[in-house]
Amino acid sequence: MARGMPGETLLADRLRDQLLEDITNSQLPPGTKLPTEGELSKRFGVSRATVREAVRGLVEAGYVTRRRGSGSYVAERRRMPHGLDSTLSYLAMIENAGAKAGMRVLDAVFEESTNIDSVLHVRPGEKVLAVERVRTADDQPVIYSRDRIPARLLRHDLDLANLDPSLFALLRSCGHAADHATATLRAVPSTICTAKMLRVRRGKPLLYIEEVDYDRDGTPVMLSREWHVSEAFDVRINRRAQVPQAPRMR
Amino acid sequence: MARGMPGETLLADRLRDQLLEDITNSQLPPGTKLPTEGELSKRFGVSRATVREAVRGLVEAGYVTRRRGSGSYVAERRRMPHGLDSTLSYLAMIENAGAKAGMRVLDAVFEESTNIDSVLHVRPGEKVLAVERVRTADDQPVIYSRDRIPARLLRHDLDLANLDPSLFALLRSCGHAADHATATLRAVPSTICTAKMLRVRRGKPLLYIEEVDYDRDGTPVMLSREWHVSEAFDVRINRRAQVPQAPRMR
DNA sequence: GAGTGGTCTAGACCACATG
DNA sequence: ATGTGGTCTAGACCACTCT
Repeated sequence: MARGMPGETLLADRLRDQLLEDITNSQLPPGTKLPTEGELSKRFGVSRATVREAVRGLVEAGYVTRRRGSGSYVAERRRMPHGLDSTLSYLAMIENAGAKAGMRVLDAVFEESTNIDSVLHVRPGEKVLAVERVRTADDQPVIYSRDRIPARLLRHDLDLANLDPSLFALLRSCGHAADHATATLRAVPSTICTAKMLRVRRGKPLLYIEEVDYDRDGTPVMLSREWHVSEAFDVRINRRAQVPQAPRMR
Repeated sequence: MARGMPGETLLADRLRDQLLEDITNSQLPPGTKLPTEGELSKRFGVSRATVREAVRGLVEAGYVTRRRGSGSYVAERRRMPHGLDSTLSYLAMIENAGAKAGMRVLDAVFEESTNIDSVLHVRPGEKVLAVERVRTADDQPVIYSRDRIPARLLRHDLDLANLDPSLFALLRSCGHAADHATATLRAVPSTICTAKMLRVRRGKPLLYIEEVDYDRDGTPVMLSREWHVSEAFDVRINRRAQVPQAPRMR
């Protein structure tokens, strides 16, 4: 019915959430056949295109599988939820693992940019916000991180003493919400510094993640370097197969 | 024009490839405004919905950015091509890094399943194909891997001596092409075995990747365990921001 | 106000799955 | 033969950007 869009969300999004709720909360064991697209279209009073968009979201999230000529079904196994491709928050990631998440800010200062900041497109001498933190799971240090944000992206009246615990929230409030990122992963031995911060033996393998976050316009907004204690929790990612040369669409 | 589809590809896919070719091969520097959707629709004789689907593919691949109310533009920076989320082939990954890629099959046998195969949904006693390989870059070992595929998914006349170098190609030829995967990453010290295979000092940090590949129906088709020498090349991934709770669609 | 992308509709034909 | 998802069309209104 409603065409352009009420103030709230997309029609397809609301329908997707509705269907997801029906699948999870209610019952519907894996393998259950869902109503046909035509049926849903009629029942919810939306076009079939909208139904398809809603179901597509569930398929991409791994809740539903579609079989051409047959129907749509509740997926057998839900894919892992918290992966590098789906969340930008370690807080939720740690809590999901069943641990008490904590964070300590060791340092937060404005300083001159160095050459590691080149990916942030800062000019020499430009200031960056440098934040040094340790995340804990059940009070055990699990991630030591150094984040850098170009000062020009931030408000000038920023209170370093009462820094927003989420740098993503900080960026969002400044109109530079993180939209996507590229991360590089490597296994490295812990150094004197990282071993002390994470309370591990020196030389112990750490998962090192170097990540650059971009806003919607493709402007690099943050450089994060993180050292993870691998025993603490696993980093998960989801891959998709590709079409040769040009990338897939669906 | 053509409605249902000739034998070949999707209309939107062909249009996407066409546009991509125009962007890359021809000229069009970053920031260039693309024709409007209506314009493209008219020029190629397809509906605007199809144009949107085509451009959507380019946006997802990072070639194009769309600005509501303004237009579509050639993206500033192409995102990294070879990442865990975009390719399932290490061969191309190594070659892209500018090295000569090689591979040695150490072992390929059918054996009884063990409890590590539980993610593959094999019953106790069922056979699995176990392949042990080493990948090299410029003749230096860089990845040691152990892959396992349920035997029931494969042809029975499989020639283990002349195994297809690509297990993905093998799976595809058996009607179980890998469609998506979940991978877990960890930093681990090299063991006696992995240190020998990769010719590194024992205890040296390795990037350990445990991956389960699924076909389009969600059937797990392969379990891969890989140990990467981190100096060799970096593993890159691309992340996307998420909508709280229910996953994004677009 | 004109133009553009974002969303939605109603209806159509096709290819595949199932009985 | 029938039903289902997969693709496509033509046209509409909306929200936003730009001038």
